Amino acid sequence: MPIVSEEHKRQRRNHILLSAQHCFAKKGYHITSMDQLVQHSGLSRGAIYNYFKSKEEIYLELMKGIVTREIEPIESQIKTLPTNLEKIAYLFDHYYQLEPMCEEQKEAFFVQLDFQLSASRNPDMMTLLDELHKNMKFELVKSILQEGKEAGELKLNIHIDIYTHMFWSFIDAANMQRILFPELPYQSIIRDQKQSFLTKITK
Amino acid sequence: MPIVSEEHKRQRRNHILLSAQHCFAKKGYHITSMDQLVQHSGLSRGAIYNYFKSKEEIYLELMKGIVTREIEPIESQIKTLPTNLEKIAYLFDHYYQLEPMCEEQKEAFFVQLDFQLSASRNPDMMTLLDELHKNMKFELVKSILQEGKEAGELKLNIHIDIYTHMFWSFIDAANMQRILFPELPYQSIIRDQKQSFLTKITK
Amino acid sequence: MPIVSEEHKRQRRNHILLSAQHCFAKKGYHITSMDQLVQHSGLSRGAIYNYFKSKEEIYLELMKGIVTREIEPIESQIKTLPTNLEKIAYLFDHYYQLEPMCEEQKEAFFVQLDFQLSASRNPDMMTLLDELHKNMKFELVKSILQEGKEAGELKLNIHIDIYTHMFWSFIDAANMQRILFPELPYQSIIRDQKQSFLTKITK
Amino acid sequence: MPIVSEEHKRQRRNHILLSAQHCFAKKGYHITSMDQLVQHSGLSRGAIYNYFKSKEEIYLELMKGIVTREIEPIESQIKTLPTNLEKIAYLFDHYYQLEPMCEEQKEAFFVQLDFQLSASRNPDMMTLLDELHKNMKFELVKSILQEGKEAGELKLNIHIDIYTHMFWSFIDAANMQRILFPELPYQSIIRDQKQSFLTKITK
DNA sequence: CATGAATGAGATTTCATTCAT
DNA sequence: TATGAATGAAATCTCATTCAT
Repeated sequence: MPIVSEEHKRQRRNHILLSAQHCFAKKGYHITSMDQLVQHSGLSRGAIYNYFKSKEEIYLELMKGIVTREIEPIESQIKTLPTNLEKIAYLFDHYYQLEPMCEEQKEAFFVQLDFQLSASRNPDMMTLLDELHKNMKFELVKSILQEGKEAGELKLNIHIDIYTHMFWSFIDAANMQRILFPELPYQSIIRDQKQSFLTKITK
Repeated sequence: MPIVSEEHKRQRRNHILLSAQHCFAKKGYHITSMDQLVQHSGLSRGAIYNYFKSKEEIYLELMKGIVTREIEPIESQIKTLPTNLEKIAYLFDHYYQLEPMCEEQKEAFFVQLDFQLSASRNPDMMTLLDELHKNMKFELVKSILQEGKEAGELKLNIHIDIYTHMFWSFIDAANMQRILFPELPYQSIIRDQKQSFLTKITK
Repeated sequence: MPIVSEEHKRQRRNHILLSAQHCFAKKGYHITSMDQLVQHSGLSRGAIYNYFKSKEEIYLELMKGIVTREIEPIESQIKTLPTNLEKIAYLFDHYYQLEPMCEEQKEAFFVQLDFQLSASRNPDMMTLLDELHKNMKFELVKSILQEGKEAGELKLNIHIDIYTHMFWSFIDAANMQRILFPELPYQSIIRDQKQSFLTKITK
Repeated sequence: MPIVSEEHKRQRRNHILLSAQHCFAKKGYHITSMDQLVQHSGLSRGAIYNYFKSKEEIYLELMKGIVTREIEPIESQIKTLPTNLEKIAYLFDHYYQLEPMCEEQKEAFFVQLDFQLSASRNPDMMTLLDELHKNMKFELVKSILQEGKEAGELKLNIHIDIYTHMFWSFIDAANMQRILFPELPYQSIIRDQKQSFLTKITK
């Protein structure tokens, strides 16, 4: 029974988090009420509180999951690539070729954006955001640039931290624009960005 | 009497909007309660409702004001510049040299970011945001690029709409990063962006 | 306007506290819901929260008021009595002659009893209870015994703290019994207690 | 099998009741949640509901047990004493020499106090309380006084009901004070009470 | 116009109890 | 019997807005 139960619990948690992702993306964290979440998830009020102790906890867990699910497949893809330059190129392609974004990805980006703003006013959230970014997103790019430098593929005088932030700055901005003004053709802008970034860091 | 009264009304409205800018920037629109606004403005609940019919109206009016106050001084500066290339360069410098941003500007950016997200879920807000951006921000850059093309300063094959969005995409991304990660040194990134943008559009 | 308003506010607070006294006495603090209080007071939910910031605050304020209203008239009566022995006798008579207790007094005793039990599990309440008892009830009797000793009316070897507690112990027990078993004839028991107490302390 | 099962059931019930005594004493009946009871007992929610049909039933059964366990050993001790005066004296000593009270006794008193207050607002509980007191506590003392009178040990003109209540009134008051103000030295007060009570009833 | 007390819908959370397994 | 996930009524509290003064 514990095995069935544990698996069941994991599924329920995920179901709730997915519902939350949908609701928070559609309406925003603050506007989404627990009752809306209850309604959308098809569970009862109490059931949700059996899995998460507050609305905020759902938000935090959701964020963790989103970043993890965003980064993990990238990480495993990147391991298969021979050079660090190709890895960086893959990263651009991965994000830029998300066009057309599927609904689930749009939702995930929305929630991230929403969370970033909320976090800037809430220390608890900021702590989590820092951790997630530092440990997952930033670390990913940073280590590629580092290894690229060490392997002699990249210029030695580039400042790794700055270029790491630069990379994510491009990605975030592009995603934000895509979400806010979905009708615009970003493909051409994006190709430029990739070229210019790669040129700058390559020997 | 009507003249004094009108002036008084204008001042009161501005005072409320400034309070709102401060509160919304610090805590976000949804988290800021009318009571906090009342407290910060020093007015009474009723007084505020005499000038604005709802919290949302304050938000909308605030946004209009912020964008107007952001763009108008730029527009008048730009009129004094002889070439369209210089105008674009000035725009980059204007935004990028805001370092260090004064509190009021930070607040204004925060409110804009917050508003953009809210707007993406609220048709009324989206309508206003579109108007403001289309009529003010986008139009500003678009007309410079247009005139630059016509004057033979800029390449003829650039797609104006795309480059206009590209410009604002840079600015927004930079501002977002500055707000969310204020400790990072963006000056060097930004200089690059300006150079690369100007290079691309110049003949 | 402030004067009218202040008086009005005082009246509303008192009205809420009286409602609370009634409800808490009838059902107990934990069982009485805010909505019952709202219903009984005839006000709205929000109105009550304009005057008190939580249900617990109402409880604490109510207790303060009850003890104050219980002790103040006694204190002013006692000032008019010439000897300390008469003062103590008056105290017994005051409590014992409350028969038949009026509804308001019964309610007040109930709330006190209820509060004492709640307080024994809640540090905040215990602090208040201690203060109220130490500063009002205990101090009242203690100072009479003290002065009686100094004036030579009472035995010199009685332990004041113990006799003070003994006094209140009688009163509390009698009130509890009267509330819980109202049909019993306590007058005769009580007369005994008074006599025996007075005999013990008198020279 | 049924015999083992019956014994097992009895043990489970007792285990639950003991847990309840502990929890109700520590936090009070209303504040203690079923989950706390579940946690403390180490059983499951369902298990508890197999033995008791509601939280209130646990409370009622607990009270019955407490009073029974309090009175039964006294009754058997009293049977061994030759005179009714000694029996009454024993009763005083039994309660007053509970100093220092063991944790289990403190808990039991707390629950009784808590129950008395709850009962005063709940007819079901009041019925039980009346039964328990009338049939066990009051009857115990009453019959001693009755027999003492008949045996010629005690004064003939004492009113048995009143003195019975007087006795329990002392005990309850002392216990209440001991629970609420545990640091106070009641031994001396108590010795007085015993003496004065015995004197009054003895020929 | 200004005030701020009042409103009450609605938000989050708790918890006694049930019931499928 | 035993389990504990699920239920949903109900509790506390908030807050945008109104309106009598």
